[in-house]
Amino acid sequence: MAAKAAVSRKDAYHHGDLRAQLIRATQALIEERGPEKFSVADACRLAGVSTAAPYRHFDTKQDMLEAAALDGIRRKYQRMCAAAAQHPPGSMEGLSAFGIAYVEFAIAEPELFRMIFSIAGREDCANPISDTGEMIYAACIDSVTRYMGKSEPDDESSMISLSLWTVVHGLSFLAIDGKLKHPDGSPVDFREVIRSTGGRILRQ
Amino acid sequence: MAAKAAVSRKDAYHHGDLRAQLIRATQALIEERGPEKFSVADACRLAGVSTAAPYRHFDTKQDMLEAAALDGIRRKYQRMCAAAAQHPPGSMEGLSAFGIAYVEFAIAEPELFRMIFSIAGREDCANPISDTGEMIYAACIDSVTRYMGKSEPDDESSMISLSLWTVVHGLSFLAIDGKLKHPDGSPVDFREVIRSTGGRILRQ
DNA sequence: CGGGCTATGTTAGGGGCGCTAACATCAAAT
DNA sequence: ATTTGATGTTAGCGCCCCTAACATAGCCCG
Repeated sequence: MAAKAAVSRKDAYHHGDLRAQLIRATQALIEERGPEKFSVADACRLAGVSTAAPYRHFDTKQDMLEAAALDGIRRKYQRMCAAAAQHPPGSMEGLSAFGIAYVEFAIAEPELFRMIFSIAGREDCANPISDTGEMIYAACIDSVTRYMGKSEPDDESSMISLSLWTVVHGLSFLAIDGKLKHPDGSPVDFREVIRSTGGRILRQ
Repeated sequence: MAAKAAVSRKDAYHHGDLRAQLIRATQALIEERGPEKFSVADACRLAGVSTAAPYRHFDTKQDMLEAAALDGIRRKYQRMCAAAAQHPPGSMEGLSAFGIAYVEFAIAEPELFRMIFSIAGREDCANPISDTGEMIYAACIDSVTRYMGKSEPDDESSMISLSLWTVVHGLSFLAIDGKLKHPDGSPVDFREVIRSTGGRILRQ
């Protein structure tokens, strides 16, 4: 019993932290079969609960998917920050690491990555997913501004941030769609593309 | 009766060209409510047929969605070629028009655009959607090669094509996700971004 | 220590949807 | 004219989303 108690917030109740467990189940099933094939009932079977249990934690199936997407983009943000933090702030290496972590997340969890943007793009008004996206973009602008030796973001640094963001975002989709190949079929190293294209954009 | 006969292949049977009509209904519904909310039954109601009718033309709901996506990417390809054809082959203007038509399609039919790449990326083996995608990419490589005054594509022209494709693809997603904004909130003109970024990449 | 209170789980069931089987109808071929 | 095959219909099975009604476990307060 001591082993179970070690898990911070688990076993708090009947079952444990079912909400978090259902989010993990949702992410696993989406990655395995795609979001179209996802069913709440499948997630319940994976978590070992009845098919009505999720409705104590989520209003609808769509709500469950959005919670999974929110958890995903937050994990992505954390990983990007952790990667950038291993380099000096405002350095070229830090910016590259930031972008590389972006594409790496897309490659690691492609279906979740796609769903994050489907939801964020479709939602009419502000939502937590878009908010986290804004935080990522703000961190990018901040790094670019520092790199350029400025104290405050201006039009130039934000346009450069947009260009970098475009490249990284486009690379992510090309990577998960299997289109990152040389004409002979050999794979393109996206890290190299980010470093070289990023460098060209920054010192334009 | 003469008026109905004017429609080329319609009214050929009981109902008309139900397959094409269902594809249009599918696209309309996807754009309206998102692919998650799409149901075959809704498409049937929109087309005015029973809920069993689609299964004479499509094996499954997924098959119907894929047919809608295939129709979409083919229309996209046609529009891109038509736009590029208004300029000299291998010209900067032609290449810009090609890319601009790409983003314009994404903006006009964002849900379909997203679905095209979800399907193309998820499918294990070759499929007609990926094939059409390859045709678009091949046309890009061809234009770049001509622009550079070469007779055959080589590593340089295909790497530049990949960069251009990355930018256009990334811009499309940023546009439909509502992220193409200046820091003050005013919209960014994606045509200008394509022309300037494209120019910088081409004459690097 | 004991009795509500609330949070979280269960079972049962309504309504909708994907898909199939069996039958109907129309156009074309013989 | 009859047959044939393509394309439509109705009826129905099974699964799924979600809700209602009930059960149980920890928490607060005497």
